[in-house]
Amino acid sequence: MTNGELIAIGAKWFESKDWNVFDFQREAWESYLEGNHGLVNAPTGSGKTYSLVVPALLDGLHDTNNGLQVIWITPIRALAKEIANATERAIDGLGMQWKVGVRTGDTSTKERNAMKKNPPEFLITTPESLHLMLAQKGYPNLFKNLRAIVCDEWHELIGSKRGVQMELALSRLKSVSDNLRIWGISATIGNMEQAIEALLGDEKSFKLIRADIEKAIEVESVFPESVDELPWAGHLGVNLIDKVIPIIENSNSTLIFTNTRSFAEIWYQKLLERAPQLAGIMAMHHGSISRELRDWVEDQLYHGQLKAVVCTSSLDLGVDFRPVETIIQVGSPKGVARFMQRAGRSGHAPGALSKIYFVPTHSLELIEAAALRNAIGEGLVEDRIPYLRSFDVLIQYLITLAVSEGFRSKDIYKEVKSTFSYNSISEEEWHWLLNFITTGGASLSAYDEYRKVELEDGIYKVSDRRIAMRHRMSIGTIVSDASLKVKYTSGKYIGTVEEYFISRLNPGDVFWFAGRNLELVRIKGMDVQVRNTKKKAKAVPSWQGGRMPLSSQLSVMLRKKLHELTKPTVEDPELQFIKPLMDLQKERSHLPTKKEFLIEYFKSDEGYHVLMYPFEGRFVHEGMAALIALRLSRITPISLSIAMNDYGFELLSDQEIPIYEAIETDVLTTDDLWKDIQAGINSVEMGRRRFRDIASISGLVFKGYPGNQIKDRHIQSSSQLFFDVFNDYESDNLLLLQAYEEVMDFQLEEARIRQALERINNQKIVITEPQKPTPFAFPIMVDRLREKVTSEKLEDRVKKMQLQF
DNA sequence: GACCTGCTGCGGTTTG
Repeated sequence: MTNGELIAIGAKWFESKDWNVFDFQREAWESYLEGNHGLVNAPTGSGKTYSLVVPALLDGLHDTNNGLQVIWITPIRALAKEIANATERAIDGLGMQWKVGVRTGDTSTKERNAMKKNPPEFLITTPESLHLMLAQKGYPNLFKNLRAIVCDEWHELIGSKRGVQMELALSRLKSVSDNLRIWGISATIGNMEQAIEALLGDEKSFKLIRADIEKAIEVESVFPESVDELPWAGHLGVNLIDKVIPIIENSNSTLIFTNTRSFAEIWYQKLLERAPQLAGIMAMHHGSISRELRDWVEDQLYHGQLKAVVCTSSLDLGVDFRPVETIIQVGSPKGVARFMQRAGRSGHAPGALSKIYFVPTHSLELIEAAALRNAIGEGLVEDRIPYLRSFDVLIQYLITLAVSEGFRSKDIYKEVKSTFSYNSISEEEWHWLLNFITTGGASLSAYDEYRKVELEDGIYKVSDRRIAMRHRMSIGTIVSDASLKVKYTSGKYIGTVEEYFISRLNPGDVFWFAGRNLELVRIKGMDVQVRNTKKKAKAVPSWQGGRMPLSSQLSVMLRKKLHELTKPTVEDPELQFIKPLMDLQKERSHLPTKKEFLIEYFKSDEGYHVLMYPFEGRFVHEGMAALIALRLSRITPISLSIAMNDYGFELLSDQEIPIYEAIETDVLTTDDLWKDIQAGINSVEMGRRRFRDIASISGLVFKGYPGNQIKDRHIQSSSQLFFDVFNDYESDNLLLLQAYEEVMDFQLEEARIRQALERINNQKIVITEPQKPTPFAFPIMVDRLREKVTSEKLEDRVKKMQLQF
């Protein structure tokens, strides 16, 4: 049968299912059937899944009983079943005999065993489950006839350690099966080429297939009657609730995205108060609500039973199967891709218009809305930077291989070195790793517990069953925080809260969670027992979570919009709306053009304030503020407290700050940047915090058995112990060095600090002395979080640094 | 005069 005929069959199937066959789909089939590796880049909702399901099936049309043929990787467990159903329909349509299997965490032992004996031809699984399969004896036999592996939603994995884990699994599978094709499916990211490199490692020949489908997105901001009604600071945004209700009313289904779980709770509550008619047809969805409740919400949404769902990014994904009519984003999404992803949940058909309403929570956020629209128009999307040299993930992987078949150093070294992530690994580092897994390394060699792997006849393997079992139980790179389970006294599980929240409450107190008033009955072990009550809640839980700074792409656009605001006329309705406020900024201080950098210096009851506005996101500002504080302290001993937000930062002191002198002496120079940042921040503490995940992923600390988790405080303290031991006695420990590197790369974004300083050094510095706090300054002063740095300590650090260099 | 920030994802039930 010729290629053309095969494609005709696929096309026929597509047509019968009312699918248009796009050029990119046809291109993907052809390229796949020619035997290439590749990556399909297409927007969600364009049928990108089918662009690879179909050729994978066509390829095996006349192949019977060769065992496992295709592995389909999905990052989301819940999507596996959806894909399985779609694939089964396709198999029926083609009249094939293939079996489809799903192997995730909720596959029963019985099903797993059945699959092991009699594997399906088409297996859908997650990166973690794939590694669990690599941890099983006999895996080479299972995978030996594998023809293709497809990584769906590759853009979701690439910027995380899960992506690294995927790279490692691929490096193994490439050797185990002779004719493996590797394909990825990805939404658009800024660094598409790098995404392919990370997927394929040293494989140099591949196809990148881009869908030529334009996604039209319309951004409409929700305005109050006048600019005065918008607060200068704050993040909740409920004062616009009366403008939001009609939008919900006028649509059949609406998703309301908030940036935090507690805001989702608050918005849900306030919406019910203001629009009681929504009771019963509105729901809430976020990551601390039990899976069962969330499944119910998703199901109701799917069947058109819900008019509105208030949610966090927990509803970002799973897009292909749950379309809705209207999207509302409350507060800045902080990144272009995230905003587009959410917008794409409406108008969910190729070519259809996606519309997203933006609800500002404070006035300056309107500039971000204009920036987002502009970025979308210009096709500006964030990069997802692959993790490099994550030794914690590699250690886990080596033990995985040692648990199942065992491995030979030479073979696996070669494979690992062929990946994008570990391309630069040296033989010396490799031997350090082997030594670490066999002896525990220099610091831990006295403890049997860390001699996990043995070397026997040139093969590294784990023989202790207990070590093997513990290892299998901790495969994966997602380290979750310990939390308490909220349950009704009947035992029904509702979701999780954090210990510090519940510790503030007493039995009888009422809190609002999962959209209900719950009375605290008692705390029993790790369970919080509650009952429903009509009493009004006095507290809403908040959860500690990742902080998402303004992305660099959005920063660029934001600065562009600020520059536009210095011109007499502006186009975006948001900018027009906010113009009076910007006039006030100009009146009290200055409105910088793109050639200027604004510094404000003034005295208040609190002391002397210096404010700078790089508009680069809070992480960059954190590092910059620490850097400048250190350099100021070299001019004069001074106590400074630091505050920042995504727009700028503040240095506050009870004595005068020599800012003019500092500028003259180049306080913003990039010379000695790395040294000064290191000296200015508490890098040991930051590294120690970062080490918690590394200790867990590398298997240094055991998180406990399911349902019997070790307390978070215990994990925290033992990982700190490891960190301190390594820091004091084993400074060349690769896991320790990794912690410091992660701080610089991800916490402080050193590269961005450097770029920002270079930009500022080409700008004209404008220092104003406003009489009153300005619209720019106010939100930073409100958000102030003081990190007292005493001059003595700084002096010590400077001394220490001088000794070091 | 203006103020309730902090997401998501997976996996695993032994031994005494």
